[in-house]
This record gives sequence, C-alpha cells and structure tokens, in this order.
Amino acid sequence: MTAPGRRLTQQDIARIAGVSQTTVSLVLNNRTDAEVRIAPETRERVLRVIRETGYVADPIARRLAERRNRILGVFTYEAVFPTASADFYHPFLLGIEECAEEMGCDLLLFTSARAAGERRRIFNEDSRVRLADGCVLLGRTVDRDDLARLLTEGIPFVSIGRRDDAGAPVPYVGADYPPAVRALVDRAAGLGHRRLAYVGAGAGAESPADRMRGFREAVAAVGAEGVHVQVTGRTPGELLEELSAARVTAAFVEEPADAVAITHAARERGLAIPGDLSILALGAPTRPVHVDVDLTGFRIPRREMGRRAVELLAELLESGGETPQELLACELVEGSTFAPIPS
Amino acid sequence: MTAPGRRLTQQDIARIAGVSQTTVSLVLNNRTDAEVRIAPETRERVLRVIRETGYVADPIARRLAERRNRILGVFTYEAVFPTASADFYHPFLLGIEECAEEMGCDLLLFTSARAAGERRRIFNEDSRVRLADGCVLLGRTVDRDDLARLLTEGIPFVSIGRRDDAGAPVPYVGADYPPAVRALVDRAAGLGHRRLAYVGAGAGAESPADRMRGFREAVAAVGAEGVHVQVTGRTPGELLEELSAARVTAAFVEEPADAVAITHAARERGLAIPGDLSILALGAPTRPVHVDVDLTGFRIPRREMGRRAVELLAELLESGGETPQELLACELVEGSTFAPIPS
DNA sequence: CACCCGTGATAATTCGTATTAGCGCCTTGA
DNA sequence: TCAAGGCGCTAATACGAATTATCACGGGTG
Repeated sequence: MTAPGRRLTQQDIARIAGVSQTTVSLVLNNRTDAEVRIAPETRERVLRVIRETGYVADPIARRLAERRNRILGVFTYEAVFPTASADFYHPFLLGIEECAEEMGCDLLLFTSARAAGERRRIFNEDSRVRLADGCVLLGRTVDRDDLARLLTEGIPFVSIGRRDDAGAPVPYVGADYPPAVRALVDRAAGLGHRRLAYVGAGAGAESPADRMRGFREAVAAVGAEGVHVQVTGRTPGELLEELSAARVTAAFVEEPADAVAITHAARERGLAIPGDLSILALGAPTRPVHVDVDLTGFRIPRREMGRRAVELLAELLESGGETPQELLACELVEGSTFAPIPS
Repeated sequence: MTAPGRRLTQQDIARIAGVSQTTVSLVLNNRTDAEVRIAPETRERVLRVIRETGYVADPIARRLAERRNRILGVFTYEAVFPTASADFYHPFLLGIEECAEEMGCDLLLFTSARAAGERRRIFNEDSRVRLADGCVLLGRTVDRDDLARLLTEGIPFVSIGRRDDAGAPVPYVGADYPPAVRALVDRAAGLGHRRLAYVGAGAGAESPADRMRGFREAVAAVGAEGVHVQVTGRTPGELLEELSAARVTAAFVEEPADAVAITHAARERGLAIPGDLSILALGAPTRPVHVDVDLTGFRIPRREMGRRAVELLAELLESGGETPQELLACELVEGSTFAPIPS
C-alpha cells in the first residue's frame, strides 16, 4: 500500500486530491469558521482521498504545531510493575488509567528516567517529560529538586500524595491522614485506652509525618499518654517488649506490614490481640506482605486519588488556574484487632 | 527562571552563547565525527550556557527531525490495570518495563484507543501509535484488521502471543504450548491414563487452539482416547458429570480458573482429586480466582515473554531484518492434582 | 468605470531540532 | 605556485501539520 520508508503526509493527500496542503489540514480539522470556506465538493473530494488512503495525521508534527497532545505522563520513582511495589501502586494506576481512558488520553510511563545511580530522576540528559501535556507524580517520596524544577519550568503536574512547598506550593491530591488517625485515637480513648503508641518512623516523607501529627494532636486532645516507638532495625519481638515496658494498650502502626508482623509475634508468645493489646494500622501496606490478619484501621482511597489526580491535571491544562491541593478522606475499616482496654 | 509560556530553545542558547543554533545542536549531540569540528572553547561555552539555563531539548521537535524517539508503545485490548485482568497481564508488563528501563526507553500506554463501542482499536481517528518507535501488542485476542493494518503501514511491532498470518507473517513471541501439553499427556499416559479430556474452548484465539492441537497430536501419538468437553455456559458439576460419563481419568483444563472450580466441585461430592480424577491445568488463570489448589500443569513464561518482546522490537528497530517469530518453552509445574490411574 | 465584497482557495510562515552544504581562511604537498 | 584539503563555524533546509496572510475572480453598486 505505502512504499516502505515513506509515510503518507498531508502533502501527498493534497497532491492526489489536487488541492493544497492547507486545504487538507482545514478539511481534516473540520474547520467551518466564517473565516474559512471550503466548497462542499472539494471537501468531499479530500475526505474521499483520506478515506481511500487511510491517512492518519502524524501526532508528532501535530503536537509541534499545536500545544496539546492528549498524552499524560506518569512518573514513578520506583518501577511500577514489579511485584514488590505492585500491590501498593496498583490501585493508583487503576484510577489513573480509568480516568485517562474516559478522557481519551494516552499514558506515558517514564521508565527510562534513571540516573547513573539507583534512583530515578525526572530530568535526565534527554528527558521526555515535555512530550506529555502534563504529568502525574507517584511515589512515597519525591525528590525536592525535581519538584522545584517542575514548578519553575512551568510543567503542569499533580502529585499523588501531599507535598510540602518546594519554593512554591505543590499541586497534589493526597490522603487526609490526620483526621483518620484522630478518629482512631478518639475511638481508642472512648474504649478506655490511656497509653497509646505510634509505631513507625513518623518522618522522612509527608505521609508518615502527617500520620504522626494526627496522632500527637489527637492524643493531646483526649488527654492520653502517647509514646513513639521506632521500628527501623528492630524485630517485632523487640517492639513488643518496648510496648509492654511502656504499658501501652493500643499501638498505632504506621506500616501495615509491621502491624501484621507484630500481631503474629504477639500471638506466638501468648499475648492476645486485641485482648491484651489493640493494633491499629494506619493505611495500606507499602511492602509486599501476606495480610492474613483482619486489621482495624483505615483505607487510603488510592483509586480515587488516581482518578482525582488526572481530573485535576486536566483542569490545570484546560484553564490553568490555581494550584490544586486536595485531601481525600480515608474510610475507617472495622477489623478484629481493636477492643476495649483490658480490665 | 523562564518566562511563563515561553520555553528555552536552542535558538536562545545560541543567542546567549553567541553561536548559531546549529552549533548548539552539534554540541548537544556530542558530535565528534571527522565531518564536524567544534573548538573546545566554543563547546565549553555552549555547554556552560546549557548547564546554567538547565536547557533540555524538546523531545517532540527532536522526534520530528530524527526518526527515533526511544518510546515504545504498549497496546492492550483490555485495560491494563483493573484487578480483573491485572493478575494475568502483570507479569508481561513486568518484563516489558524491566527491559525498557534497561534500554532507556519510555513506555506509552495506548489507553485512549477506544472506539465508540466497547472494544479498543489501534487505529482511531487520531491515533498516536506513530508517536512511538514501535509497539508491543498485548491481549488474548488481537483484531485481525488491526494486525493487517500495522503490517501494511510498516509500523514495527511485536505481538505477545503467537498470531496467525494476517496477510503476511506477524512478528511475535509466544508460549510454546503444544510441547508442554504433549509432555503432560505423555506423563499421563505413562501413568496408565487412557481416557483423557480437553476441557475448554480449544478455539477462538491462537493460544487455546495451540493447546488443543498439542492435546490432539499427543493423544494420537500415545494411542489414547481423547474427548473434548466444552465449558461455556455450564457449571463445574455438569462438567464433572460429563467427564465421569465418558469415564475420563485425566482432565486437561484450558483455563486454571475452571480447573480450580472443577477440583472444588469434585471434592465437595466426595470425588478424590487426584485419586479418582487427575486435573492438569494448561497455563495461567486469565480470570481472577483464588488459587488455593496446588495444580499440576505448566507455567507460561510471561515475564520472559515481555522481556523478549521488547528485545525483539529493539532489534527490529535497529536493523529491520526478518519478522521475528519465537516460542518460549513452558516449564512443567509439579502440583498435587496428578496421580496414576485409579486401579 | 472604479470600487467593494464575498467566495474559495493557496503561499508563506511557524513550531524546535537535526542535517546538509557550504563559507572563507590557512596549511600542506608536488 | 597552485590545487587539495583541513579547520571552525553557519545559512539553509527538512521534518509534517496548523495558522496567517493573501490572492484571483466575478458580480453587484454607486
């Protein structure tokens, strides 16, 4: 049909139809402005040639001339698909894909953005970020410099997960952790718990910091006792000892994978969960783990966050406007690791 | 840093460094051919300006001028991420992403390619297929017309999964079903099984047809009795009845989800698996199902297929060459649903 | 008769980068 | 002494589609 190496262009269509490239473009874009007039028979002739040849406009040339592409970039700091992170990322991507499909957009995964070292970077020597109309950032932590760069370059983007200012406010859609943690703390206090623990880093990125903050504020508000238990480099057994030494009756565990491990360890040594100790999990597992425990806690609306991020990005592209910042509510999950304080 | 709306171009860099746009391009592309010479101090000056301004080449313009993009398209006929199909597609995508990352390529997911109806089509009015250097096709069935079109348009692509000719040979990397099925049949015959059944459609796409063919040939080779049991619109119980009516002792089930259902149904009505009936599963579940049965069968090398597809596509882009067609071996899986024929 | 206006098209330019074909000057070799 | 080539760089052009600025033509008007 087509000679190899040569693709059909508007010029070719024009030649065949006996008109100019301009006319082909006008017909193709269905321009019916008052400014532009094309005789019905000419339009029909051009359309016929297009149909017969099966011509499709080159998206690249199009993008160069226009501004829009209908391509949304998706940047993740870790690989998207590997099983280790798939469980965590999957719901976000599900929402992103759904919404992109509805809007007729394609998704560009920046899998190549890897610097010499381990970590991915958005701006490498030949970054293809600007090929997309805008992009969605996904990842538990996001490079500060990358954020600042995106902002100063004026590249439209929305981060999934709240981000602190990076020289300027960052557009994001995040999970509203503080009220969710507060609700759990309130319920614990309501059931008599007075000595509560936050188990996890509580820092390092915005989301753990938000949870920690929610915990601190809620504990202060209900007048309970709150301790902070670090997890890095410690076994579940050691954590349990520290919790019992502090006479903690309700543990708010940042990472569900840890919550599962602690629960197992406790039951192994004869400690009843939730009889002797209540376990509250703050979110979704970011590490692959077989969750065979029915944890009480809350659900991060990951799919909705994905959808909303794309919607906000679309609005941003459409109208510009203010930097969108939204927090979506987390839904409480009734599990079986939470009970009144032992008497 | 940059004025809003205006982006830094090579022309800007050239102006600042006091050279021509050509020189900037040459420096940027690190051209050190004998043909092209640039004074070290000029090169340094240009590089400094580039560094200071943080200029990054516009990938769109680049693509227009060059031919390559380092972007690989991924086309799936169903959504990639939804949980219903995620379990099936995930390993392929894992392999694709791994390989793309190693090659420094980005992945373009054609999520927009949806016609008015339900099914996705590659070529819609404004298809962005040609934005990628080439693409990988993923899906249990692939539209015949799309394949033919890809071939005649000369768009480089590799299908994951064997495909019959579509006017011309189709480049693919598939799973080598016939020998895998044959191996299972051989083993069954070796353990005394004489009445075997193929449970599934055995048609509709290349992969079930290949399995069916493998089954037929192997059954004939070992001189056993083979029956074909259709599954569509029938309950596991009905299937069991048909199997027992035909005095089948080993059932080769196309779809593992069906194999699981049949096993459960059998055990519920007191039929021992594998004591009374052996179940052999032919591949990976394409429907979401909780596989709590340790099925005997084989493993489709999905991740490797993903990797290989990208590798073959890269070779295709590099050197052109012959249409690659490869079948990867399936590894047998020793489960606990296979035993000698009951005496 | 000069003028205007509506009609249907096109030539020229734009987008940002890559490539080709030189430019003028200087060195070398025969 | 004169052609051949080396040197460092640039003007011009290509890539394919969209947009802007015109243009030719004929019919009506004053």
